[in-house]
Amino acid sequence: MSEERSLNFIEHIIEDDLKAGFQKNKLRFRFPPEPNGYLHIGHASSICLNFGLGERYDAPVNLRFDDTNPAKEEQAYVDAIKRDVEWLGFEWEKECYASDYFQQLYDWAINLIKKGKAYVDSQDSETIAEQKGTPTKPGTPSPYRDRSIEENLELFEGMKNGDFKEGAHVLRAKIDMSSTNMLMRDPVMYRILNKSHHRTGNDWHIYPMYDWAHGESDYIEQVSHSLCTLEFLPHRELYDWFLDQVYEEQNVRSKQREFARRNLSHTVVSKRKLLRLVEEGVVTGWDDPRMPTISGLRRRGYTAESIRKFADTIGIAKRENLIDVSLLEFCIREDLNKKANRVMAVLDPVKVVITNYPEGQEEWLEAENNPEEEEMTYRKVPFSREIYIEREDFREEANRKFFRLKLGKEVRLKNAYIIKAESVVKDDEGNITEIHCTYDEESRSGSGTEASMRKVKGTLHWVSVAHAEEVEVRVYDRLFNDAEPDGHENKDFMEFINPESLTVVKGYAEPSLKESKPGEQYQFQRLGYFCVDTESSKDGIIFNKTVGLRDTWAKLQDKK
RNA sequence: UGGCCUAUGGUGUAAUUGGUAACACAGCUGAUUUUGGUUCAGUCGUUCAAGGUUCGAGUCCUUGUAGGCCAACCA
Repeated sequence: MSEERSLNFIEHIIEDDLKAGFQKNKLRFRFPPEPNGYLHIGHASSICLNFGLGERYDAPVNLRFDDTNPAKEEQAYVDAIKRDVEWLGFEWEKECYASDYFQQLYDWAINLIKKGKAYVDSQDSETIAEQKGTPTKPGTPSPYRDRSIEENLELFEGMKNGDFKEGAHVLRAKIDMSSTNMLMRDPVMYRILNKSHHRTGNDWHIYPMYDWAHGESDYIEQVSHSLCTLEFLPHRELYDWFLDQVYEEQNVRSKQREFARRNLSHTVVSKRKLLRLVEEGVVTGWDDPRMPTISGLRRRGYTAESIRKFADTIGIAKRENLIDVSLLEFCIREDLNKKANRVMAVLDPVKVVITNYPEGQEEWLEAENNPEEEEMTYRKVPFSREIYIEREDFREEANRKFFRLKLGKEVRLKNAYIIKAESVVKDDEGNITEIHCTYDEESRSGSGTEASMRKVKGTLHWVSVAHAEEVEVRVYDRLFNDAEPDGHENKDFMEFINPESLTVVKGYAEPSLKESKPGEQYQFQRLGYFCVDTESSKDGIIFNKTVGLRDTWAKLQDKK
C-alpha cells in the first residue's frame, strides 16, 4: 500500500522467519490494550505497527483487551478504545478479551499444579516480596513451596469459589527463586479479587496476572508475533516458560518481541500521568484538545491520515527517543494544506473604515476555496465600507520589512481591493480604535484591470463588520513548557504545565462559516488550521486551533 | 555491588548484512507567491571512546563509557 520503504527491525525478524520456513498464511498479530484509560499517540504507533504489519502481509490482526484486573478496568474504556482504533482506519479480525480465556487458563493452571509446577502460597504480599530478594541477591523459597499437590488443588479450588478473603492466598509458578531474572522467582499467576468484572460479572474470584494471561492468550489466538514495549523484555523468559507448559507441536508458537515506546516532546505519554491531568482538572477530560490522546488529537483537528503518517515517519526501533512535536505538526499541516478550505477570520480585530467607499454599499466578491485544489471552487465573501483586520497587521510606522499596513502605504485585501492607510483614530489612552483608509476602486481582485494586477507587497485577510459572524476560538499551545516534563529526577512533571495552554478569544468570521458543523476543518488564512469543536452549535460556533501556519515572520520577530 | 537492553547529524529513522553514511523533520539562504502559507532550488551538519581483525568496519571481536529496564497480589 505504501511506497517503497526500508524495513524496520520487526519486519526483518518476520522476513527472517519467513525465510526459515514459517508459512506466510500463519502470520497473525494483535493489538492488546488494557481497558483502563484512553489510547494516546504512543499507542497509535503500536496500532500502526501491528495493523500495518497485517496490511503488509495480508494477515489478520485481533483487537484484544487485556482485561485481567477488574479493579481498574471499565467498559467505557473498551468503547473508547474501539472508537479510536476504528477512527484511525483499521479493521480488526476479531474482538477478543483475555477474560474469554479465563476457563482455559484455569484448566491449564490445574494441570500445572498437578505437574508440580505451581503452588498456593498463603503468605501476605509483603512477605512474598521480601523473599523475592533483589536483583543482586537471590530469593528464598516460600515455606509453602512444597505443599502437596492435593492440598494445592483444594486450596486453589477454594480460591476460585470465593472461600477466602482477598490476599489470603495466591497461586505461584514454581520456577527458580535464585534466577538472575526476578520475574522467574516463582511469579504470581493468580490472585484473589472479590470484584465484579465488566464482562464476567461475579463468575470469578480469582484473576490471572499479566504474564500468565498474555502469552497464553496469544497462543490461544495463534498470534505469531506478539509485539510489546521494551519494558517487557525481561518478561520474555517467563513468556516462553509459560508457553512451554502448554505448547503442542502442531501449533504456532507465539513469539514476543519488544520495541521502544515512542516519546513525544512537550507532553507525557503514560496513562497514569494522563489520568492525573484529568483527575486534577488540568484539562477538561481525556479528549481535551491539549491531550496527546487519540481522542484529544481528533478533537483538536488532527486527521487519522496525519497520525498514521506520523507513526510511519518516526518508525520503530529499540533505542530511547524523544520525538520533537514539530514533526507531528508538520504531518497535520501537510494533510490539511491539501484538504482544508481557506476562509477568513479575524481574531484580534481593529476596525478599518474605507472613507471613499459608498456608505451602505456591499459587494459579494469571489474567493478561491483552496489554491491546492485540482479543480478550483469558489465562494462569495461580502465587502463593505467597514471591515476588521488583525490589530498586529497595522503599524503607524514601520520599516521596509513590515509587509503590512502602515500610514501612507498600500496593502492588498485578499480577494478584494488595494487600500491605503490615511489616518488613525485613537481613544483617550492612545489606543487605535479606527484606521481610516482609501481604496483603489479599479483594483478589485480578478477584475482584470491594470490596477487589479498591481503588485503590492502585503496581503491581509479581513472580515466585513456588518456581515461578521461572532465565534468563539480556543487557541491552544503546548501543555508543557518543558520538552521532557517527566524527564527530571527531582521534579514532578506537573511543575512544567504551561499556564497559557488555552486562550479563549472572540473572533469574527466571514458569514460562510455560519453553517459549519462539528468536525469541519478550515484554514483561517494567514493564521492556521482550525476545526469546529464538538461542543459547537448554531447558537455558538466554537473553533479549536489545530496548529498555526509555518510563520517565518514570527521567527524574524523572535530573533530581535 | 547482579542480569538484560541500547548507542548513527539538533530530532527521528535507514544503510543491499563487511564495500561511496542516506531519508524526513528542524535550522539557515534564495526564487516564486493576492496567505510572511504552499511550491521550488540550495545549504548546514552524523557513526559513544580506545584498541584489534581486514585490502576495506556504522556493521565483526575486546575493553571501556553513557543511558535505560528489572525487587506490584499492575499491565
